[in-house]
Amino acid sequence: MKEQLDLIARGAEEILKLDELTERLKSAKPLRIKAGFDPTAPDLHVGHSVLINKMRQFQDLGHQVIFLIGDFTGMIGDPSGKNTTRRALTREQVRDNAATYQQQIFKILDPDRTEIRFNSEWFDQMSSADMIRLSSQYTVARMLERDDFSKRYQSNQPISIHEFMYPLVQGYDSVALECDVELGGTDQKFNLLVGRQLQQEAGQKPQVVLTMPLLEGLDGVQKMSKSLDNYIGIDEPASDIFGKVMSISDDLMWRYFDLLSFRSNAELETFRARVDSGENPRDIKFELALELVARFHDASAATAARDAFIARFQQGAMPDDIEEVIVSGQTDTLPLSYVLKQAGLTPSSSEALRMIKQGAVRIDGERVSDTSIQLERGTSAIVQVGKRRFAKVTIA
RNA sequence: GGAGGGAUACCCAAGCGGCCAACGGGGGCAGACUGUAAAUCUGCUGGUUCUACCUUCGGAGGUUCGAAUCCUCCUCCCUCCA
Repeated sequence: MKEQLDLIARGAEEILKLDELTERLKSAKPLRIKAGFDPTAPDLHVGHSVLINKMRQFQDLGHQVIFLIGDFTGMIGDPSGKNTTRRALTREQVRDNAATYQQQIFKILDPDRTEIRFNSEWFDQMSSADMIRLSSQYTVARMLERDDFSKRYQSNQPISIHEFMYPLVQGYDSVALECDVELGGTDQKFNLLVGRQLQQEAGQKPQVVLTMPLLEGLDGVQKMSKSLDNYIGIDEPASDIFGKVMSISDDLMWRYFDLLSFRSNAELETFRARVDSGENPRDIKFELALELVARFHDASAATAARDAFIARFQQGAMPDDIEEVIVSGQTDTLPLSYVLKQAGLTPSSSEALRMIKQGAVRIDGERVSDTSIQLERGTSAIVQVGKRRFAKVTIA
């Protein structure tokens, strides 16, 4: 029991209420664990996986998880989005996204203990009268308890009525599914709590709410997101996942261990002790990178990625999966800047010229800093821009 | 319905007739240092057939030798009043 709780609590921001959870775990009946997902973002990154990992831990303890796709709300869209307007999705898009989800989440979850559900299942059946009845179960005053609502209200920022509906809709999902526990990011806390209230109104036992922190991205500061380009995608090639993990700071590494690794707390303590006693943190970071690559690919891909990494960055070898590009032009010799652009190594030839001036360009390992260099037809060489961009270029 | 304010490069933000491809900051990229670390320092950050030329300052016109800067109309955002 103590062990179960420790595992569940690992990395969690908050558990409301802990004693309710303990009580339910005692019953030895498999619990129904729900987490909701937006139908718009089918390309998962490891930030999303924080929640999914937690689901997996519940599964390992014998519980049933429900992967809920909020397609009903997704199809309405949310015009009030402050930054980017959310587009209403078609049924086909939602279905496609769901398929992508399945393919990705089962790298972590056990399919036998997972239900994938859509909230349109119950909301499509609901009449307008039902919807109004649902809205009668919560008050404006309580809605304004939500931090962002109250801030906007106090500073005279607009709040659309429909924004009040989202927490209700999400909360009702828990009623429809009779959830025992709902997982969500810390930003979801209010919505999760609404679920408790609605379940009570419906005569159900209110769900336990477990919030997980949002994972910081590779920069270590902002939350991981695609739009900030600081993410590790679940579908990325093994070498990319490995490389990105290795590029994070030492501080961030411990955060990632807590939230992304399935290693036990005891093992993590050993790692910390090893670094404290002088071991290079890089080598501990290898362990994290290996585990993640193995999860999203497999164990042999992981060791291969590590070996390639060591060869390339510790021993300075060229990567062996260099793309081959053929560049052709009208004349017998082509300016290097033009070749870099054509080979896709730089976005423009102006950028190429800047790279050459800054000493970022190498041909067959030789640094080139003369912007006027021309390459002759028939030349074939490994061209490198910066530390990571390579291509085998042939001039035709 | 009335009054006023604003729209500048990836983001924030100066500029208010020529010295503006546009100050500054953030972000990004590159170099040095390294553990592909982080932090730090330095440089770069519209495009091209690159000592020159071309396209950019919400959109369309106009004034002028010359406009991001002045005028007209349009679109969108915000604030105040009703």
